[in-house]
Amino acid sequence: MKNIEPRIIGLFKQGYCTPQIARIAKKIKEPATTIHYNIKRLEKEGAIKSYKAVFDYKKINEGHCTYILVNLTEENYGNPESICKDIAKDPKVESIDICTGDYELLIKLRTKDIDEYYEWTKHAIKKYNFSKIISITSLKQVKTEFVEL
Amino acid sequence: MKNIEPRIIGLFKQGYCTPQIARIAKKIKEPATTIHYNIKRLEKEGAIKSYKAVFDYKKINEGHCTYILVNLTEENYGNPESICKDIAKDPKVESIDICTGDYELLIKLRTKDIDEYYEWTKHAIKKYNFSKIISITSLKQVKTEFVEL
DNA sequence: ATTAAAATTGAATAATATTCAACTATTTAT
DNA sequence: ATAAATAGTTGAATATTATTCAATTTTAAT
Repeated sequence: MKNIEPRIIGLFKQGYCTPQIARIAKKIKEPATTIHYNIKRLEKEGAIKSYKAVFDYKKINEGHCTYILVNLTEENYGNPESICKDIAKDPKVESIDICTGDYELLIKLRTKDIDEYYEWTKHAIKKYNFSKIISITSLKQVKTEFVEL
Repeated sequence: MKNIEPRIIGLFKQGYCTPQIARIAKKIKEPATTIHYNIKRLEKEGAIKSYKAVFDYKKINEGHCTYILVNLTEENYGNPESICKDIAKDPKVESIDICTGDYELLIKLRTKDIDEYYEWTKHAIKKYNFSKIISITSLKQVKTEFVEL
């Protein structure tokens, strides 16, 4: 057994997929070449960032999902972007936004379980010197990434 | 001009993409047939829900992104799932979770601009009889759907 | 109306996924 | 421990599908 699954999953999270032109052509009843032309234009414009897979995260051992609201400390408050880019590199982070309201950042985190979540927060508070965090844990995901579950 | 773009974008939001087996094979240096076998198994297990595109949402006129925390009223409080499934059908809703904490739902909404957002909230409060909502607007998206922007 | 640029399309080709059958490794039952 | 059954890997052949290309049509600008 080569244990290829985790490597495939890793690649699929961000990309390594491609449009199904023939299927789209059939669906909207237009020639495949027209679809192809339009898609390539969207790609060149930068409107399409990536083609990727959406998972049933429970089944790939990332069943615990938490939204984390973050208060930064002074040293990052005026320039949240560089810290965000670093946090974004973490493969457990699905999304990160700089936001309005009482908290500066909103992070969507996917972990195996609550223990892994707890370890992540401890590590992140220390590394990024967050002054406060609020966690909102998902009890049930009804839709993610525009895909109904 | 056939205005094919919006139809393609609609299809891509939820699917109509497929794995690039040859590219994965090259990347992880395993035979394409092995990759194929493993992917098909993941699909059969239901671990993979869909293959889809990720957009630069500003470029497809969905540049306004808001996280909405919702308090339900009594009639839905004990059974939030059915109302969630209905909200999930809305193509502007990227994600919806039933959550812990002071608010029962967390909705991630993508609209063209703040006006469309405001219309959506008015409509939703009325239709679903939300007792209260809190909006957290994204000022800058650094990562979405596991894709760095 | 004339020109230039952008978009559409069918036919030909290139690239890729998929099937199949043989083989290997792993697990289960006796 | 051994046999049998199941699950996983793989190369070669085939079937699909994306891509290229050149011709045509549509749209936009002057």
